[in-house]
Amino acid sequence: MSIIDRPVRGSDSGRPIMALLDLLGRRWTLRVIWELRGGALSFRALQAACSGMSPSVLNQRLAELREAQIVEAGGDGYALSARGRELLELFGPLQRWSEDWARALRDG
Amino acid sequence: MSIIDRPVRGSDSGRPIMALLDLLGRRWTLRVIWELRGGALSFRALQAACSGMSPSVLNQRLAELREAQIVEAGGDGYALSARGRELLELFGPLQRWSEDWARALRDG
DNA sequence: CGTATTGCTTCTGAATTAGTAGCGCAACAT
DNA sequence: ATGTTGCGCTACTAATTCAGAAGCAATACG
Repeated sequence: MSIIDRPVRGSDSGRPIMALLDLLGRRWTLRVIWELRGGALSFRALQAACSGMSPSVLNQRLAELREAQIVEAGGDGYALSARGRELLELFGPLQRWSEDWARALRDG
Repeated sequence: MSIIDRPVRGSDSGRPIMALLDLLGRRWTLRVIWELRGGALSFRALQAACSGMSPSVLNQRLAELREAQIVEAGGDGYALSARGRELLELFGPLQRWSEDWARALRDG
């Protein structure tokens, strides 16, 4: 039974986008993907990059992301899979958007 | 003091992308934005769209998203702001991606 | 008046996350 | 062989967050 088949928190289930939004809507998940943008990181490096996130939660997130085949573990630590990199690319424009957003919020 | 200035959970702060990832990485936030893709929804309609999400949490998310000027309240309920719609567009390709992803997870 | 709907608050218990300590393992040095 | 170091990860408790139900105040309608 894969991660997208089982009833997903807050989702009427079945629809992949719901499973995805549920997966990504867990604390640190987006951040972990983001921190892997530059390549593989070890468990502890990843933990440090996420400013000291709890190892228990990190481990849990990594398990979820690995099951979802977005992240994979290799000899050099954890890295985005090919699919994970695709996903990250979709988030790429977020950075530019967030800068405009921040400017607008500051200016009023 | 705006939402992007104050120290943000799990972020070394200051960088807008971190504030954004933190904001979006709260339960239901992505989902709420997603459910508003088709236009304004009333509080209770939004709650129903999110399959019965707690009104307390919905209210909290709406407050956060309104402060972030991603969502705005009008006579016809809650809707994405112009900026919010921009953000949603960035997530658009997610749907297609999620379908490929679901297929891949099912097939192996 | 009575009823209905809406936005939202309040409350309690459940689930999730935070934070710290430390285990078992491997590589390397003494 | 005996530290020492760093690694991935687990175990545990405390704090925070969320779920779920009930219901209030406001508005609208008959």
